[in-house]
Amino acid sequence: MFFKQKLSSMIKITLPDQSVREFPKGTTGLEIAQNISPRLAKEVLAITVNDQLFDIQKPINEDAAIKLHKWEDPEGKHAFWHSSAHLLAEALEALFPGMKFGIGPAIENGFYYDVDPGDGKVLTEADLPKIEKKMLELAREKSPYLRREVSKTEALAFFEKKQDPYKVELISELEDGTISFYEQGQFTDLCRGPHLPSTAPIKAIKILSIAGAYWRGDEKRKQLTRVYGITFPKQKMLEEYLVQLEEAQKRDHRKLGKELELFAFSQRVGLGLPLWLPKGAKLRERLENFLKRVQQKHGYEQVITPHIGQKALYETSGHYAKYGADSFQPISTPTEGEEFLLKPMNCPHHCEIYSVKPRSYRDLPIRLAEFGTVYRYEQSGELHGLTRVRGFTQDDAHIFCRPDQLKEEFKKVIDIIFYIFKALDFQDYIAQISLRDPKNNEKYIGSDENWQKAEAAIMEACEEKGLKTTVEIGEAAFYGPKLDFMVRDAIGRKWQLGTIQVDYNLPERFELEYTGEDNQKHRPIMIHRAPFGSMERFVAVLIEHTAGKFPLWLTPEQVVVMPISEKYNEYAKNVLEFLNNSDIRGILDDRNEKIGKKIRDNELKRIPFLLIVGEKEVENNEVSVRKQGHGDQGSMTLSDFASFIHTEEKKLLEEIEK
RNA sequence: GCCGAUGUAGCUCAGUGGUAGAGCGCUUCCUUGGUAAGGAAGAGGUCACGGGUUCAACUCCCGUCAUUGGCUCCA
Repeated sequence: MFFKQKLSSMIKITLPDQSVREFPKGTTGLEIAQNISPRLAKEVLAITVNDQLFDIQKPINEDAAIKLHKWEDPEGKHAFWHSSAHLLAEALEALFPGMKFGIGPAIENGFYYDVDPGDGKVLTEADLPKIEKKMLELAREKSPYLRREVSKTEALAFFEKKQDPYKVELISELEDGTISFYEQGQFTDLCRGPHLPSTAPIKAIKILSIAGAYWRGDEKRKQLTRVYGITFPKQKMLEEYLVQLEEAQKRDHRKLGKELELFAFSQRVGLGLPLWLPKGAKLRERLENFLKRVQQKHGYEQVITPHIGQKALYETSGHYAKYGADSFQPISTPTEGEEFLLKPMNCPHHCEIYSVKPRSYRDLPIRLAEFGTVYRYEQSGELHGLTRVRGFTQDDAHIFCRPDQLKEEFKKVIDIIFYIFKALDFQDYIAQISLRDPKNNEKYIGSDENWQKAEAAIMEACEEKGLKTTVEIGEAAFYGPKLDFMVRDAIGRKWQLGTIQVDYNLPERFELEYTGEDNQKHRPIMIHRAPFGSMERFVAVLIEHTAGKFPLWLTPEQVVVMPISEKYNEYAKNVLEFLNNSDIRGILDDRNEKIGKKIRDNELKRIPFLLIVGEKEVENNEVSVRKQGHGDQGSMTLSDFASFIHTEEKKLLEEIEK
């Protein structure tokens, strides 16, 4: 009898390695950790019980599969930072009584809290050190985070008394019986958890920045103050993080673009209208040629269309109705009533190219490519270096195909993007499928049937390509779903580069047709695609990804030619001219230019080869070659050197193609 | 567009209610002869722009513009 009772008070805990241990009913994650090792107990921050994340102090009452999370796990960091957000709120409440609190989650790197300092009051950057200090002070009190289940009525009463409209709004949307409070020190917050057992592990704190943020992300609602911060269990980790941040900022394309003299902006020309400097233009030209070659291989044909089009063109496409009010406004002409728009996209022009003549099913697919410069009136606050501008060049192409060709064509585009990303060493990208939000139908044009077909085509193609994707609902373009390739910049911001979009709608609006095998008229399907996205954004991200290590064939300059004395200037100039003719870009250090220091300190440091010329070389018609970081490569003739470089480039490309 | 910050020499930045400074770069000269250099001198600024306060504003206040961290947006 006694034995039986004892059994029922024990539970079976399955660990990630599938081993099973028995513990008394009501055991907590912390106790399990202690049982495994004291060291683990010290480091454990959160626990997953049967796929649900909890505090490590939550009693477990049934058999369960668990995983203990330390700092190294995202779940551990999450609990750590979420707890830190509460600590931030506690500090803010202590420093600024009457402050109201919105939402304060953990994010990818740290956490934030949206707060309302009250009418007429503002938080400024000058307050940040104070907040940090207070948080540290509070953390050292090692207050426990205490969880408490509360009824909806009780929860509402608590925050109504506190006169916090934000929390009241949040609670009113929650279901009774699912509401919990967490309390640490003097601060109580509405929260689902999980949290750390106490503030003790929070040892290093940095409040990074403050910014405005609309309540619940709605532009029409009140703007709160968002305080961003990050915390670590060790001071050293914080220091390392800050150094890493600093390093990242050095790679910022806006900084490098200036230093490398790639692009510039002019107030007189206008906001968000980049000026490509000679070196930048060269780099861009190389990328364009590279892509053109790839596209030619894949059966694309180049076209060229004008920068403006009649307003009616965009009324046909639907773009005017959707974006007209927020775009560069129509250009009028001396003719009454005549209006043109700067083209915000190339698709309508390409549709018109499709319609210049009758098309047969045998002609399809037709792939029209254009480096088309488009103009979009982005909100002024949105402009950002080269990544978000008002005038940019898309590496655009539109594929018009039959339904039976759609999937194949879509997959071929994925291949091109894979190839390009590989060639340029973009390994960390996210492939995101953007679908429409079925609850928000008025945002989109076209029939349900077409949307379903288009969405299915994208998902199938990705699956068949074995592409790992994330799916975002409501992120589709207004005329069709899309697959985007997102890459992070130096500071960790995500940018959309490559994009592929399936479109049943524009062909309908432009009444595009082809004659089928059955001698009947059919409607082609359109694929919009841009592997780079835009030259501007792509170059920006490329600069940041390859800072200091440009692939040879993308370097603005590849060699420095350096005569050992003025006597050899003439020869050095000839060397340079020869190299320029063989598509190797170089510069001359004719000693008076004193570029030595420049080479050491800044942009020229990235030049891979130094060619030294003197008596011996002139005599033998050679150059003495030094490779950055690899010392002397010996002397060789000019043509040998040229082919040496070209071989290196080719090797690089071949490696990539494999 | 909204909230916050910033705007001083080509670049990076210091500075004070009494009409401006550093380092790098630039120009000139010197030195240097197998090398990713050294020295000297010099030139560069309506202190973003427009108002106001003041005997006096780069400095304080207001506005505008631009840049910037976020939010919203992104065909």
